[in-house]
Amino acid sequence: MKGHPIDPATSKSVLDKLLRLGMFDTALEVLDDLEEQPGTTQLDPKLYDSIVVALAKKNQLGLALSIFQKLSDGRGGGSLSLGVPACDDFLVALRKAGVRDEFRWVFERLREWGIAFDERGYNICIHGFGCCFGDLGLALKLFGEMKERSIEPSLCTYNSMLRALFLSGRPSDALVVYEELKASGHRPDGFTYRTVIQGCCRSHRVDVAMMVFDGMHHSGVRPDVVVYNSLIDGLLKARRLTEACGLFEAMVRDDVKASVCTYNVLIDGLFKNGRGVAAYSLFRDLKKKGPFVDSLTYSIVVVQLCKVGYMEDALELVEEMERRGFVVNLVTVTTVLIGLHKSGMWDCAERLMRHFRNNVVLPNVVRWKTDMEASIRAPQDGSFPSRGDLREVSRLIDDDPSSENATRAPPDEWSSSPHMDHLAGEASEGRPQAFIARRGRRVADGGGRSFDADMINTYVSIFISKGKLNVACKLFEVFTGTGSEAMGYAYNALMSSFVKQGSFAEAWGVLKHMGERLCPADIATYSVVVHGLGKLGEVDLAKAVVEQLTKRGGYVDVVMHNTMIRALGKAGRIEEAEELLKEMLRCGVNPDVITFNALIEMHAKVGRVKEAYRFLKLMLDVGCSPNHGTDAVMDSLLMQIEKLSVSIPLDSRRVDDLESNLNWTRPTFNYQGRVGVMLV
DNA sequence: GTAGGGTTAG
Repeated sequence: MKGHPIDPATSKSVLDKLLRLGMFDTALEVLDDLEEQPGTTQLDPKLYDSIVVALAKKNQLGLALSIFQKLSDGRGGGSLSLGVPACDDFLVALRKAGVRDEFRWVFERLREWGIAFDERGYNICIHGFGCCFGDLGLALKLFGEMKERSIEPSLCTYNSMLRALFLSGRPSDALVVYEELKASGHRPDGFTYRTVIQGCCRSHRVDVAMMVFDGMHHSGVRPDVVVYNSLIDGLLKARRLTEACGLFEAMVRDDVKASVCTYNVLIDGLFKNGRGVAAYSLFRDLKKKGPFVDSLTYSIVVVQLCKVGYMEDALELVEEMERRGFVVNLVTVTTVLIGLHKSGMWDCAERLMRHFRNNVVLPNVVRWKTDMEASIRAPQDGSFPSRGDLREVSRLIDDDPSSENATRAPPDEWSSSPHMDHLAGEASEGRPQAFIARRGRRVADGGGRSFDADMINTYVSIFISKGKLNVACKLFEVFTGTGSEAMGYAYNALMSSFVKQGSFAEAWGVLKHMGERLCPADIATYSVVVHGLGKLGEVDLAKAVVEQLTKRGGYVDVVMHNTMIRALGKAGRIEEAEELLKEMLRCGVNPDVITFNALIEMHAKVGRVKEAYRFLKLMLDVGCSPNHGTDAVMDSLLMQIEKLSVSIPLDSRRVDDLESNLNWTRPTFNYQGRVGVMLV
């Protein structure tokens, strides 16, 4: 290449072609030659645009970044060549590649250089920071800046902001913005509806989601399969099986084709609503039909089998998975390993591991195991877990960064959403979020950079399940040092182990650590904190945490309600527990067998046999199957009945009153298929 | 496919 100067006039076309051919290195050599050619003081700025964009679009982000770096080093602010549209495309490519640090770095350089974004540019950044990289503060700030610069936000801007609010666990704010948006004359489109419906379902506002869904019908925007899936899943998670099945039927009537995901949602939901037989037979039929199952379907069923201790069947299914070429991922492996350990079948772990011979998992498992054992043997520095105390919980309660209760902005007739403007007005970037509405980040499939974090999660879980908490802690310490991300799950696993052991201080240490170092606490973490407080008898504090969570727009799920109800019962505060039950029903959260057991038990314990009996009757009337816990609770109830020699049944008016508020339903999902033999 | 999309398992 050297010594053969290329005419700068044709350079662009030559470079274009080289890039299109995928000859990136050659293209960059040509660029070097061009730059070194005597007489060339400055190449056409557009040349750099096309190179950076072409490289970015071909996923050569490293090369694109290096050119960008060169521009920033060599030419500096004033003579920067990159044009605004190219910047936008470059940012989009970085966002799609999911490289947060690089995205932010480029964004910051562009700002330093005084590049002024247009509406498209703002939208890209708002979406990137708000929806993909978890910086709601910056997204809000950019939104405010648009207004300052008289750039009118479009529906697209609002859609991104809505999503960002939902993802940051601020559904109440999002819903205010949504209402204002509608009133301002914007017509919500498919993006808007999906964002709001998903956000509502995820924050367990299923009723709101259904209302929005109705609105969608009226406005003539056709719901797609994703909207249906989200709604069906939301209903099933709220234990509203009948409505979920009804919606599935409506979907079929509307000619929206069910996807594999729809079936996965249904299978999982049927299992979780006590319809194991229907779920299993649906699974078997789908398998026979062909392309209606994927590895996640298998995983869902395997997880359920493990939960009820059908380890032999779970193992067989994993083997079938392997045979059929479905990837057995770490979620499945971890669940099975933990299940085996719980059932005292730890020896079978070897059998499981044999099946990963051709899988990406095994070599990595082995490698990491060796590395980890070495790390654990090495002397440790730093201390973990740090001890916390209850004052810090109080601090958590006092520190309310959310503006859920903030006063509304005065009406502004020019604005589509005064509330949005208000939020933007008090934005501060990089502020840690209270919690996120999603679970801790889920492990990705094997391979790539994220793999180490996955392995930590797996191993921490396994060690915990083997009761080797100290090893799990060491592991945790070692790997926080390496700066791995995506460890929310490991955190929660560690937390709940501590709490189960009664080591609340340690759990609190983990939570603190988590807030400082990695991802924000999620709902599960709060759940663990509440559990811990309840166990310590700190009922009022636990109550305060739950209230705080509600205020921040967090959803108090059935588990947390149960925890609170049990804690109140244990403290003998029965009236408050019943009050909470009513509150639960008001929020559309259905009590489950755990709730009922707790209610029966607390009454039986203090000799309130009639009340205990009522709850037992209600539970059965409503179609909630008793479990071994109920059995134990009934023993103590019977003892009390004999001791007090009271006669039952009794007047059950109060119970009827409650029953009308329950969403429990008899089975209606009459799936016509062969009935499986398991999980009756 | 002009900027906005993502449901399901521990």
